[in-house]
Amino acid sequence: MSDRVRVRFAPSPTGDLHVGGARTALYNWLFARHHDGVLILRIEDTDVERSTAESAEAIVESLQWLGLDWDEGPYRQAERLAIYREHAERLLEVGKAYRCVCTPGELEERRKVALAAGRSPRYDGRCRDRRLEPEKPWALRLRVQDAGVTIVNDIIHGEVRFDNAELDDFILVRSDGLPTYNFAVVVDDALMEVTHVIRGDDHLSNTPKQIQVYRVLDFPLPQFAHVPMILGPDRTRLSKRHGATSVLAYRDLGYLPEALVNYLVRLGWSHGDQEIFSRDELVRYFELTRVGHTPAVFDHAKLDWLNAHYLREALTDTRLTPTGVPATLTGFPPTVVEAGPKRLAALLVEFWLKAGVSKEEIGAATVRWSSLGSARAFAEAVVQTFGERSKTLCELAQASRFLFGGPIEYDVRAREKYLQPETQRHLQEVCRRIRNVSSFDAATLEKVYRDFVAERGLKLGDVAQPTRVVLTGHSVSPPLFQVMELLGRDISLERLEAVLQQKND
RNA sequence: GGCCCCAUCGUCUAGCCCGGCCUAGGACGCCGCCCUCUCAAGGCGGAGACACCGGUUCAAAUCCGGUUGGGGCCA
Repeated sequence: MSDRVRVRFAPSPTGDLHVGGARTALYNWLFARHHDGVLILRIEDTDVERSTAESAEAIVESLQWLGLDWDEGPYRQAERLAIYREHAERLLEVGKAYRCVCTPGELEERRKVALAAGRSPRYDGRCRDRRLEPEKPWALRLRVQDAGVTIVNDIIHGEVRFDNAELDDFILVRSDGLPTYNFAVVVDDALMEVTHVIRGDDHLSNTPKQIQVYRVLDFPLPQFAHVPMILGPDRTRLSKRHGATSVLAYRDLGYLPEALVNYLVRLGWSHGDQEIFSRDELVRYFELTRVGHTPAVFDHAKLDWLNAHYLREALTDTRLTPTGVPATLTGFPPTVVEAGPKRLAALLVEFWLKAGVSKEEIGAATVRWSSLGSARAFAEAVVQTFGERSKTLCELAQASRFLFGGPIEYDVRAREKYLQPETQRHLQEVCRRIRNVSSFDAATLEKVYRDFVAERGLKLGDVAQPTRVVLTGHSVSPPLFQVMELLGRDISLERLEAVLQQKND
């Protein structure tokens, strides 16, 4: 057996992959790649009640979107039941485990009684030495070593000691024949020759039990690394109550995978003062000993900052030609087949559609902008002027909605503030001048405006702001002349004239 | 209830293992100024933390004990 690093990510398919699980997957992936090891994906679906195929698919989709590829699997525990049975029988034969015929109801009852009497609610071991034959439904229990201590040597937490007296004879196989988590996980990790078990520290308390299973099965112990949990703002375990938690939800909100990855990796891990990491750097720098022991609160504001950063970076990304470059060469997740503004443009079209902009509207806006343009090219132009001021693609799609025809919503306060009678005459004149400019592009328009304000001794803002409000509905937008170019001559004039018309009435 | 984990600015963290270089550093967010057609971005500046108590030591954010608080597992 080689000493190559082998790690696994073993999610339960009981819901979408949430950010905590994603971070665990990421740490496993980084550890594997850093050590040139193997990452195994294993779906822990023995809980038939709660596991669904859709969840398993969503997990795979999430990992792919994040760009976390695996080398083996996905294995499914539901397909490995014969293997667990085989090892269970082995333990039964040698007397390391025994049949227990206590029913869940009885156990629950005794647990309550024990609790009421102030005793700890452990299994009392009444079937331990009965050598029962399998005539009644039975569960398989481990005959635990109850003297001494079990030491978990954790890479992140150091030595953690558990008194074996605290352990009871826990169940390995339920009466329905399904293995429990603590049994299946050990059999799988051992058989798959996992060298490092990297998982959430909610599993730390289960580890001494699992170590007993390793011992009794005569399997070598892996190394353990229990990473602290991710909490919500109220410092309880992050859950749906705290808003979006699933990876796919962040994708649909317009976050880039590299932003989420960068955010997640820094939640608990650090490399000096560095905040922004490329994928290569992550693989190069990552080490488990640099993972902290403190649970971390998920902070949307910082994720937003990172996303805005990566959005801006994508705008100026000239590392590659846009299409057909193998993702492995780009440092992007494999799902990213285009780089730079073209990539964002393709995404933006999807977000427009989702925001309720029709294909026809996009087509019409494209034609107004340039008779030769394609929707993609138009979207790319929009990305260029809106991208650097958006936190997410969703926000970008929303902020650029006024580019499409039809009535726009006017911010009442902006209108009041900037559309006063004296500005009206300015707008009228500006309107006249831009109607016949030879080319309706940003540079030409800016010159028209600057000449005009120079003549009248005005400041550019005196006329730019009113124009902005008329064209966009708000006092805030990307640079006005770029906006006008995107809007095109017809719509620009249409909106200006409509407002001037109203004021005259 | 028992056991386990954790504890530095609001948040993520550096520093802690190997005490002095810490007047506790960086980042997000927040506030102010500059730049500027608005907004962003960028630049500059600001407010902001070693949970508490005790011990060890010439010296403790750093080592030890306890308390409190939070999280997790048993369920």
